[in-house]
Amino acid sequence: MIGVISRVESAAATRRALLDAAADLLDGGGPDAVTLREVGARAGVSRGAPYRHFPDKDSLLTTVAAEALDRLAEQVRAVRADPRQPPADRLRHALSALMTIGRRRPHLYRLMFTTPAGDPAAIQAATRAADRAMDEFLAVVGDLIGAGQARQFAALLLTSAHGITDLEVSGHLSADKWDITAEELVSTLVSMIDQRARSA
Amino acid sequence: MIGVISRVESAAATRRALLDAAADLLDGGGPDAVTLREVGARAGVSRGAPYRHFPDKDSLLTTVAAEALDRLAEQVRAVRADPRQPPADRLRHALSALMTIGRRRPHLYRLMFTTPAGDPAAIQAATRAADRAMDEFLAVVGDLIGAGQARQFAALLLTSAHGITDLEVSGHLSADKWDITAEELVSTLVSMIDQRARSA
DNA sequence: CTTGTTCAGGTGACAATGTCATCTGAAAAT
DNA sequence: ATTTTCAGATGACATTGTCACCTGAACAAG
Repeated sequence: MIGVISRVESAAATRRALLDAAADLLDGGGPDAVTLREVGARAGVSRGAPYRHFPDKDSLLTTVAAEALDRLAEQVRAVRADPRQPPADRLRHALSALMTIGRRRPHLYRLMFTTPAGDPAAIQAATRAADRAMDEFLAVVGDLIGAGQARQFAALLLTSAHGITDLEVSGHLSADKWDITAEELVSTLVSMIDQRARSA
Repeated sequence: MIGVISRVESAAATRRALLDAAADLLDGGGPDAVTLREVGARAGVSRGAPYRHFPDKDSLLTTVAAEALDRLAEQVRAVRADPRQPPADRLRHALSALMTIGRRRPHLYRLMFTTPAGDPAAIQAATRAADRAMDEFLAVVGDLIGAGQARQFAALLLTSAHGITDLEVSGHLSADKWDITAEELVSTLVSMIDQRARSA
């Protein structure tokens, strides 16, 4: 029956609208710009309504982060499954997905890699999503250099890519000072690892 | 004359007390725990007094970050000037100074590498301090591999060390998942760079 | 020494915001 | 048909950043 929605469907739609509104406000002006009142207004409900779906503001934001980490994990999985690219390029693309989030949605990126706050359920969801994303990265690295030494090199690559992205996001990686782009840094690193793994 | 303080001396002392109080509160519970009222109380003044020294809360926090970046720059300078250590160890120690801040004062570390906010003067002070710290790192790398290629490798090292520290601070670098410590990561990276620079 | 000025600091006030207690109405279960 | 459940609305409150205004003492100019 088109147009007929049950109570749980309506609640789910509201929850979705709340998350989308929170993400929009976050993109617009950072965490301080995410106001529960404004989130409610944009979702078409009142100021107290968000509390029917999230215990508090931290939990709402942590859930936004968890969803973003889930999408990242999915992106990396898709990149890994693409047979048209050689393993080294797949790794570059996977890391590029991370950096693209940082460039396009800096506040969201920051949130994704902050210590999750809020109620235990939200924290656990975010932690699990982060673990899944990292596992996908680990698999991509494993495809390149073998599962044996993958852990160590994956840790190196992930932390490096994150550092590059985070410093660029915060403006501390000005191109005129270092005359090197984030892509060049990652590419250099991937090459170094590829070479070292081969010679080891 | 002991005990006799002028007006400007008193004002300077208050400003210092405000910055110290803000840093303490930051360490205790993050940026949200830094309340201008509590900052004033701990500094022995009232709620509105901070506005005689800082235009707004953001400027106060940005000044705290600027001072921390200044101390970091000084630490790296000291490490570089120590003739007892070989260049590679000096580099390891310099990067270790960064990671130690992250471990001991995670909230301060986060603040140091966030986009500075507040009035232009505070932002400029923080930016200059960050530049100075990075220049010191650059010099340490230059001592190891020569000023020629130092820029590229310094960028690689700094971003990596920051990523390692930041992920560890935020809890996303759990040891049981990666079975590798931050020190091992940095050490591996320094060795790789050292080797690559030598062979280039 | 007197007088006017500067300025750190104090206080009242206000708006924004997170959060809770309470109420309501309709959907779902009985 | 009656009861229960629950998303949502609303009033209220404490906290907090910020501003306007006031005060008193240190300092300078005469």
